[in-house]
Amino acid sequence: MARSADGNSPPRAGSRAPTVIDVARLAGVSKTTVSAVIREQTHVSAGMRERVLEAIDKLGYRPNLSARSLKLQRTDVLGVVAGDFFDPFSAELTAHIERHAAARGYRILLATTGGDPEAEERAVESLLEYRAAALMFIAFSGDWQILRLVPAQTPAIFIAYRNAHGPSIAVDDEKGGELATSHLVELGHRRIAYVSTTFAGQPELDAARLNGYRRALQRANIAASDELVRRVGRMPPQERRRVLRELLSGAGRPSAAFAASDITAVELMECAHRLELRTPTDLSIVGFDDIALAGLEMVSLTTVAQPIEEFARLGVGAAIAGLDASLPKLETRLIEPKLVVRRSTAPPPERR
Amino acid sequence: MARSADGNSPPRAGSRAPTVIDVARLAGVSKTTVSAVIREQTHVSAGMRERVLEAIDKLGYRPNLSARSLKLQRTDVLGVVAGDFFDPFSAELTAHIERHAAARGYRILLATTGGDPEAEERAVESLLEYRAAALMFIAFSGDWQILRLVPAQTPAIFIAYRNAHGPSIAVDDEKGGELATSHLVELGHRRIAYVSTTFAGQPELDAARLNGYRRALQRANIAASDELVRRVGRMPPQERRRVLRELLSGAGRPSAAFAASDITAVELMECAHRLELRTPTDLSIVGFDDIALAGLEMVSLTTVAQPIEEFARLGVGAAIAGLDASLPKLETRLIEPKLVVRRSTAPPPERR
DNA sequence: CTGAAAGCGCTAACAC
DNA sequence: GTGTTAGCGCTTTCAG
Repeated sequence: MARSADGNSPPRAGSRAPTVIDVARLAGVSKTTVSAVIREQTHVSAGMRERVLEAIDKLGYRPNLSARSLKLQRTDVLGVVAGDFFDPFSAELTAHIERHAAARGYRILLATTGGDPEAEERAVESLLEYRAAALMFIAFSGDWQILRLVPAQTPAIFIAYRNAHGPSIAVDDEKGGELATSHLVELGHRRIAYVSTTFAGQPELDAARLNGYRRALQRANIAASDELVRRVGRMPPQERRRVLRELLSGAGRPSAAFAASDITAVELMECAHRLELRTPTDLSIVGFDDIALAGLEMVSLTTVAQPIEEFARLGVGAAIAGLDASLPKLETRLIEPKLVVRRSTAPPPERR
Repeated sequence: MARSADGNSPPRAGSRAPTVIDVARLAGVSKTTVSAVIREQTHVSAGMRERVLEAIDKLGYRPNLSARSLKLQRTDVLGVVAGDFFDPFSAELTAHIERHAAARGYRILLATTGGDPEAEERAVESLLEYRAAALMFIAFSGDWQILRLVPAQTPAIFIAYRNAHGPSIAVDDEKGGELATSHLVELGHRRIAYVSTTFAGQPELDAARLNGYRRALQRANIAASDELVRRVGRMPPQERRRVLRELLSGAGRPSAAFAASDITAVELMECAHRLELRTPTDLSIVGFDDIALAGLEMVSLTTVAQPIEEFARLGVGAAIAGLDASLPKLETRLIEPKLVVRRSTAPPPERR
């Protein structure tokens, strides 16, 4: 549908955008024919098609998608609900989603919530007013009531957040938590902290990774009390730093920590740095996500990788597949997490 | 327009979404009245309003924005054209734009280009088919032909990219380049490299920062040849690393470098790291943007700050103001850049 | 292979 | 203060 920029005279201000009727008149055909040409139907003779395309080019005609949506009773818009883009994980994921959606003929309507349930409700409402074909949650407040707003025929997919209320594309979070913690155990750590992720209103996600953490500890015969477990979700940064500082201070401080997101792991590193604890000499750290930041030489964070690109591809695929009522109902896809070992983890001091 | 989730029975699958007519029938009024209530018009009696709201709640009615747009001949959608979100600068900017847009009643339709001019044309075309009220470019390929696609009445704002072809919200890039380079000069550096930004198809932006760089060198009586200037835009990562490695190797290598974006500065740091050059001992580095990453203790990058949040606020404001034809034509807003000194810069070895 | 006409859901004159 | 009606631009039967 791309046209050469040469043919069309620059649209004059004030003049309304041309419609199928204008094109039809100029080409000397009916609007039906124009419509057929636009939608690349076959039953139009080559000559007609040529004349129509010429008229389209001349007028700089562009189909009005509002009109099309109204008539068709569906849109080619995918609604993405994100928290914010300060966590590169969401940002990268969204960019990939947009790319895959565009490749399949869909557009992205974006709504951010900042993690606030009220903003989230407004976001969903807004997306639904636009009759988004499907919703993709890449962040979620944990307030399931919001899903009641979504019509049954509108697929709502959760990315990177497995839960009991809707289909999701995610890694096995429990296994991921176990992978991370076992790695630390195998290095010889006994005092291992768990710091939960930024958006902590997501009980299932938290629970899964925490379970993995506990299971790994139990298997190593380490008492899995909650003494070294911290939650820093939805706190102002200052408060968050206070909690982390407290965790890393004092005699009983951990020799290693597992953070439920890379961005939190980095925050922890920062905090350790300020307390003059070196990574990994004084504190080993494992993250979750494997964002680009984690791979930097300066950071070199051991982490549990989530395949962002694959999440996007599968997510968009599931959203679009969900549109087809004849297809079987969407199912949760569970992907194997992978541990990526870098330089933020090492044996504890007493083992060296 | 938010309704309690309680009142409405969960919409059944297959049942079409309720319309103003359904609401009108249930409330025993005409659709005009319903429409008036939705749009919070004043000339409706309290009793009517109450009945209508009740019916809306009961049916789970939600206005169809496609229909409204078609009728009104305008949308409340802002089109954002981004490159990708691997540079957190774009990601953070987009998130802020969405927030400001939402606060002013606008939604964000997102299109990413990956820096590819053809994808950019498709992106713009797609946004225009949706009749986006305005376009905001937060990345641009440099192919001005694309602007000819945009109807005169559709504002197109460039963020962080001042240019001669359209209104923009940006810092004074030349001054920024000068600030960065002068800082290095004042520390005693004589061999200072300039590495241009990722999206190098933007001649004006590049030129401005480069000019600032040259001016600072000239003022210090340092020959400003292009021997230490490199462009790494639109290259595969591998190629980019090769160029950077070459720049930092050999006898004539610089003692300091100014990179046109933080993300490039970090790449440079990585490269230096691998060559066993320490920052800032062996190589001082200044970036541009002041993304969150730059502020990390582990990175601590001296940089020229661009006020991302302000860009978003002003950009959305300008886009919306541009919709009002009675207002004066949009003008470029130029903001003062600020140097943020951190630990990636120090005097060169010979000065210590 | 092409054209005429109905109608998607909404808003805004205009009548009452 | 409320109702009637036309029409935004498009797609899609259904005739020809």
